[in-house]
Amino acid sequence: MPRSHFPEIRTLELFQAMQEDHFLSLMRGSYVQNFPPQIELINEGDPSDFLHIVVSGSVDLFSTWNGRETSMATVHPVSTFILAATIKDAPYLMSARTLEKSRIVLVPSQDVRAVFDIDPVFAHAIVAELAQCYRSVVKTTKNLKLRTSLERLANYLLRQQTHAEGAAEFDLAIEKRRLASFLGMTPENLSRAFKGLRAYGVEVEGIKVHISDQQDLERFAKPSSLIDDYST
Amino acid sequence: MPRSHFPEIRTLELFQAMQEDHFLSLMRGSYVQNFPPQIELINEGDPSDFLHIVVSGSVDLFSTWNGRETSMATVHPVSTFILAATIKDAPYLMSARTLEKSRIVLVPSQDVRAVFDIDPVFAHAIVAELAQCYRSVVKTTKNLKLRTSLERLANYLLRQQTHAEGAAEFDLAIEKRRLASFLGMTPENLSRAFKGLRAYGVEVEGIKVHISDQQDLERFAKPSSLIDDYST
DNA sequence: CGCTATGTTGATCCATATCAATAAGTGTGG
DNA sequence: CCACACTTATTGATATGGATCAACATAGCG
Repeated sequence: MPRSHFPEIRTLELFQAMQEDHFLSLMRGSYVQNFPPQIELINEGDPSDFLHIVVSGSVDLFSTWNGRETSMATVHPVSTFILAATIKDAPYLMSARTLEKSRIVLVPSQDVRAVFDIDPVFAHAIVAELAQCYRSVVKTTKNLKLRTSLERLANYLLRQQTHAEGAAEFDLAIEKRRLASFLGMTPENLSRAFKGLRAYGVEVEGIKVHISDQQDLERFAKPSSLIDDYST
Repeated sequence: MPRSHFPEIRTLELFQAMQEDHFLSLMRGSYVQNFPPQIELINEGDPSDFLHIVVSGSVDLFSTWNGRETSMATVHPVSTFILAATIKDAPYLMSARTLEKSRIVLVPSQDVRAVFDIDPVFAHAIVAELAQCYRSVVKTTKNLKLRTSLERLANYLLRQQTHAEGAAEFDLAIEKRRLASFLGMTPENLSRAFKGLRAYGVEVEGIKVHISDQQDLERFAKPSSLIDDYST
């Protein structure tokens, strides 16, 4: 793998503090690959041969059952995904596909496990990452079980707004079709939900979202750090 | 804490392989407490001062938002809970209450973190446990998003049956009220769902469940190792 | 520029929640 | 040990959130 990618990968919390020679030995067995959009990188159920790192582009994690499909998360650069399967040496629970032209680093799972066994600092980082991932999914579950789809959308928009440094107008980061799936609803229902939020000052035009009265939307959405905070 | 509890706690995968002196130093700061039923042990949002271990009885993990409440999981002996919050030193995401008279071991979170920092074997076990927890919640999310409530109930029953070594008749492990909440439905809807499963040979009488034709139920439920397996 | 995928809107259907009433347990104190 | 109170479970009637089906509009894209 070209050394040019090392610095940005090194900035990931997962790899930041570990010993240089261990990092290099991880990189030695890895390789970068460029994928066009809509390529399936992973099929759920497959053995977890590689830890994946998105260096550019974006990746959709999704799951299927009995002919149905749902979007579980979107991975943006620079982040890893399917760490848990790699560590447990267990089958992937989610499938992954590129959403756009993407560059992915593949680190052999056995190398990750090997370094994990000998580098306490790396092990420490893995624990932090896994705990983080765990808490994220718990929040997702709470979101699904405790809120209606309208409430989920409202809170999603507030989160996106925070992401956009609180701007009154911002662009949706993902296409509506997948946003609907991510929020656990149909595209038709999402369309109607957007309209339903007009009562709270939300205007949507294509991918442009305008929130005229954040306070008002918050009164409805009732965001909670125990559901909507992705950092803690 | 009385040494009499050490052996059973030691049998937990989390503590099994760690150094004896580290284990003892964890136990030194810990204490056991007996709680009556329906006592709130943890309130979500509180700082995570202790890692909890259920030694006897059982504990319900639940969450609330905007006046609504949902059961997230039931913890049976001997298991730990809220490990992720302990490790991250972050607020609890779930509340916990005893379901019956229960004996709980409380291990100060800072001790857990301290030993975790110096004992690579313990760190290893924590990673395994967290990865496991993460995968469990991912499965829960898939279950919620990809299945109807009737399908979730059918698969839940098949899982319970497996737990009962495949017996055609077994008892429900938790009360229906909380089962409904756990499965993401109302008690009324659960009652009707049980009836709906009669078409697939399921008979329920009080807490007794009888599955006359497992094959038939499986044809409907379509269990998947990527959703219903709690071991991998 | 036209094709194809995505998004919107309306009509309808279905799953699930809610409300209300009753029945069946369960536990407590006399 | 029973009677009472209280919680849990069931059943029916109804409301509603959300899905589905269908038609059309729109926007990317080759």
